[in-house]
Amino acid sequence: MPRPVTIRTVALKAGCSIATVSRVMNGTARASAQVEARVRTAMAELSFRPSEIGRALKTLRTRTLGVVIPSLTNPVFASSVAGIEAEARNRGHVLLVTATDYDPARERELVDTLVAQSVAGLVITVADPDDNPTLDHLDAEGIPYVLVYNEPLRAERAAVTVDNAAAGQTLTEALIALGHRRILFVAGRFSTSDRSRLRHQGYIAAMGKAGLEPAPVLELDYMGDADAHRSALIGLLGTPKRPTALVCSNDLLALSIAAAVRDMGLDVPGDVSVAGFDGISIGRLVSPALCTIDQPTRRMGERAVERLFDLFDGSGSRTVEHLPFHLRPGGTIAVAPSPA
Amino acid sequence: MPRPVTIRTVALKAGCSIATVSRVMNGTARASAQVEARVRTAMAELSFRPSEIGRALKTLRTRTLGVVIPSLTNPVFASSVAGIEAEARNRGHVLLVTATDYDPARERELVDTLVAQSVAGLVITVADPDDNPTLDHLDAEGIPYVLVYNEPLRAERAAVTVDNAAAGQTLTEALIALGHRRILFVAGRFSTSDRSRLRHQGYIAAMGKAGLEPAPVLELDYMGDADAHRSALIGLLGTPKRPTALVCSNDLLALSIAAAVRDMGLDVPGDVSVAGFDGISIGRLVSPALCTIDQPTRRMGERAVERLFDLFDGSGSRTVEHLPFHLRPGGTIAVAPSPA
DNA sequence: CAGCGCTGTGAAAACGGTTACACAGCCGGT
DNA sequence: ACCGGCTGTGTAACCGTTTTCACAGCGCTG
Repeated sequence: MPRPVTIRTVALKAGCSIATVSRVMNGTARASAQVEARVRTAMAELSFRPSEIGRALKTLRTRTLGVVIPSLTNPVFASSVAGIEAEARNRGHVLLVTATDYDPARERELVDTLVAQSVAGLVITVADPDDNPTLDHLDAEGIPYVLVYNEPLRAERAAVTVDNAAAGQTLTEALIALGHRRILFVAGRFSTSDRSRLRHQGYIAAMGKAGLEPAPVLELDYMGDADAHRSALIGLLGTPKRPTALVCSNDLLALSIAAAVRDMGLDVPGDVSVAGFDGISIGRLVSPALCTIDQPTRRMGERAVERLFDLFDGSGSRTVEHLPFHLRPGGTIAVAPSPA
Repeated sequence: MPRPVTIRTVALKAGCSIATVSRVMNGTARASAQVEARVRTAMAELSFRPSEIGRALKTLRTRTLGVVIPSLTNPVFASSVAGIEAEARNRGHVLLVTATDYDPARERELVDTLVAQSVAGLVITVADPDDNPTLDHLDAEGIPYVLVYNEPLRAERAAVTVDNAAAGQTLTEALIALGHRRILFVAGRFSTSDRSRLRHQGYIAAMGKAGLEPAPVLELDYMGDADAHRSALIGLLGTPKRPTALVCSNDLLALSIAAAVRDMGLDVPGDVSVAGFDGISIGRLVSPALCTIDQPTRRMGERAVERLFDLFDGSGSRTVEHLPFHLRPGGTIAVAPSPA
């Protein structure tokens, strides 16, 4: 176990003081060409990398970003984290990643943990971005953060998302255009997803505009296994007046619901159309391809980091930024079956 | 921007020295009941959380684990990171997550970055766990790490994986049992995946045991889009003597290949059976369900952290640990079509 | 009652960087 | 010739915590 090489080791080898080494490293001030050369040689020969901890202690700011998301196993979040990671790396920062497992109570705990690590800022997805004590706390402490996927309506908060209500409306209208009249909205728990609520509002708007009666939302735990989804659907799809289309509030849910529908002996999309929401890339690979609302998930992560750095240097604003979405067609939807 | 509350603030409020506060916090030594009560009150009222940086500077070890994986957007890695994160959190640690984007050259750079952050240890998935200068470097520096998914054959390294060769053999034998004779192995780039190579060896073994001729492996970039996969398959599946089954070296590739096969107008599994490898949970949701080798991906991440902590306290061993896998049946494979 | 050990506590030294400040040497303007 | 300022460099303080060491007070033993 070799004694770790510190800035003192380098200074000794270069025959100068540690201050000079520090200055050469960071370009804070110029050194004479001779000294600078000696320092660089010494650093290279010792393969010296300054400890981020020592650096952070003085400045009280690390080159670290904290990330809080509901789950890594949902590709929509994993994809945004991939974007966050890439952009953070571009800017010489690293990522502390944590997951709430969809438990809003854990948000505060994780944020506190990350703050104790002196992160420079945070990229977060929370259950409720408007009424959220954890975010209030960050505001009070002056710790910069950017929300991803969340779409705060009242609170002044930096966020990168899509217009979820408009997207929900677009998707529902596409189904109405295919002749569907009985369209059911299937949602993940509203309490853990403002997206879910907003997308549902878009559904309501589209139904109203077409003079159709919105059905009561089917709200279920989307991490539940397929069995739970099947039993939840059984009553609804067993009747002759069953819905001909299901709009699901996210892609993972949509895939599970489609599987449950097929398990009941019904055809997707022949008997029932199924649409998702999020635009996870696997939706393109399944057969038939999942019809969904495509969000630039990776780009949203990258953009969040860009905006976070704007907050660092004071040039940023605490506003909601909508990136464009688009309807991704897919074989899971089709014209409504004739009412035979 | 309130002045940050440090251990000195607490000591002042409690009317004692910072040493006493530290001792009460960590339970390093007992304080009198009276002083302890005052300290605890002060900490609570100031909602004090000790800075991990200050702590780390002294001990030269953070409560941080570094994670290096090829990509977050492949669910098989995201799932293991979820397990790593959960287990690390259980043990009061946080995760620095980085991705190589399948570029082996970036392994060294990322590891150096994480080491500069004074991580306590690393959980890594590399391209080649046997011939790997980056891992050699970690060994030389005495920095503990555990490999996930990798299966080093020669080098003495701590790893958590499955027996990839045996699994590849199991999967191939299942297809042979269904009457398939012309079975093609479709692999991600061997250069970036030892799993791919080992699974292929299992395929070779199964074919040999059954007296069948292994076909030349079709090696392709599995991050390539579906178009690339389609054109790669077109020559192979256009002939009358085409393979009746495709064994893919991972699930994402299998889903893409299955989509490409369908695009060519062939039926899966009627004309061509397709099997994957990894056991990503989405494989269960698609229709027909993806036949694959199921690995305990999340558990592998958790187990890696457990073993990493064993290395910390010296009770661990640098050996390869195989977790059980099993064949997950699925509708993407069926009996071989009659040679009509 | 001297001396020992134990207990609770504080002062201060680390840890590895950054940076304010001091200072020496030199140049140029008056 | 003197002074002000600039340049290159070193000294040392500082960041927040842990931990070593010292020490005072106290109860016990012989």
